[in-house]
Amino acid sequence: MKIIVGISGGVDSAVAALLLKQQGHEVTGLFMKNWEEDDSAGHCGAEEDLKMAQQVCGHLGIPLRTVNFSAEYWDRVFSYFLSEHRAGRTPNPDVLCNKEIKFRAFLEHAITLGAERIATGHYARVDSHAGRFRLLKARDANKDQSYFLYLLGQEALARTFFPIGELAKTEVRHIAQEAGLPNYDRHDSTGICFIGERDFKSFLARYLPAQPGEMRTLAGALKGKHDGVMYYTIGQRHGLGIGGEGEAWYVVGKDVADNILYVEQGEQHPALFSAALIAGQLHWIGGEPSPWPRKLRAKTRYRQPDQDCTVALHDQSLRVTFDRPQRAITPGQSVVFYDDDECLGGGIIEESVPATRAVAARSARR
RNA sequence: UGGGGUGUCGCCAAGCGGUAAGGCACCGGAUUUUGAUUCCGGCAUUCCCAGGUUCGAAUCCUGGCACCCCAA
Repeated sequence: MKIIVGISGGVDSAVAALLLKQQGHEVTGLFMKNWEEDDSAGHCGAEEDLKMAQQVCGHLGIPLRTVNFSAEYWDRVFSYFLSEHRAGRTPNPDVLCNKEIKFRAFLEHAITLGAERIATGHYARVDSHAGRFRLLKARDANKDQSYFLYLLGQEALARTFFPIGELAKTEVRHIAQEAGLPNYDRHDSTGICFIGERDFKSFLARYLPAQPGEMRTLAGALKGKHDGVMYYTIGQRHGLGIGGEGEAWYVVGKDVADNILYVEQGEQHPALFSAALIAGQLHWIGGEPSPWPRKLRAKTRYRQPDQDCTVALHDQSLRVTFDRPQRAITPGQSVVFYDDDECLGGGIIEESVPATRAVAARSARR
């Protein structure tokens, strides 16, 4: 079968390509450059990645092509990323990147190149069940990346392989080392996909200028100044600069209209916890579950253990009520639902429902 | 210039003659394909200043300086 593998320069995609080749497929590597460096940060990350991708493909004896989706990335991912931050929410650019770039632009491009399937180095699995494709968690629970893939649809899953989804990370590295892959020891990449690890605040500040304002407690006490509510996210501790007595301070809320950042003291402060959330922009991988309401398990952030919850549908949005209050539920982030190992889909968090009356009262005033 | 109190890291704060705890903040690292969280490490040769006593002082004495409170 003719398969095009997204080669990033990391071990995971390299091993994915290796495995497919060993299975006898006709494998071609495709390197994407989706972000034009616009600063003098010094770490020409994309260039190093490309070099490594070339070395990997050379070692595997497969051709490597490159493609540039910078325009698509900017239009379909980054502009949304900025507008969400501007609105005071905390978007997850990578779930959109997967939907719009890796499993749309990339997939379409691969098909025009003659591929029957694409493959990536994601830690996730796909299977076919009752006439539908299901997205499953990776076998390595610690590396599972299905959270980032919840916006994929049947069309994408039907044409995708995740060759390392059955493997543990340690096995992947071992296979890479045995095969003599030059990047077997390369550190895992982090940060926004294609953009990389950045000093987040200064990176955002290049696109969204500072808007200084006040930091206050929910009771109204002035605690200091902030540089702009869009630079902070719910549950954040660092960067507030609040010294003095007692425990650390955390962001518990934002008032975009009045440009106030709400802070409270203590990792377990009640204002940090939510009993429920409202989510919109729903997407179901294998069709909408029914009937509602139903018990499910959910993650409100990557790598969080699944949380038991009851989900009800109202019009176009979901109300997700958790068995146990959840910390730092953040508008703009994704809530992703699971039935055991199956990733069902999810949505974008629109608001959190406070776990305490005091906080609820303040919210109601807004 | 009556009386009382306080001056220890950017902030809070232990110490009360034996050779500067801790927390917050900050910085660095680990974890992490978002943003966070979390974890680990670093962070005052010096205690408002100047003298003095002592083997030895942030801790005692003297004199300054600064701030706070109560009276006027």
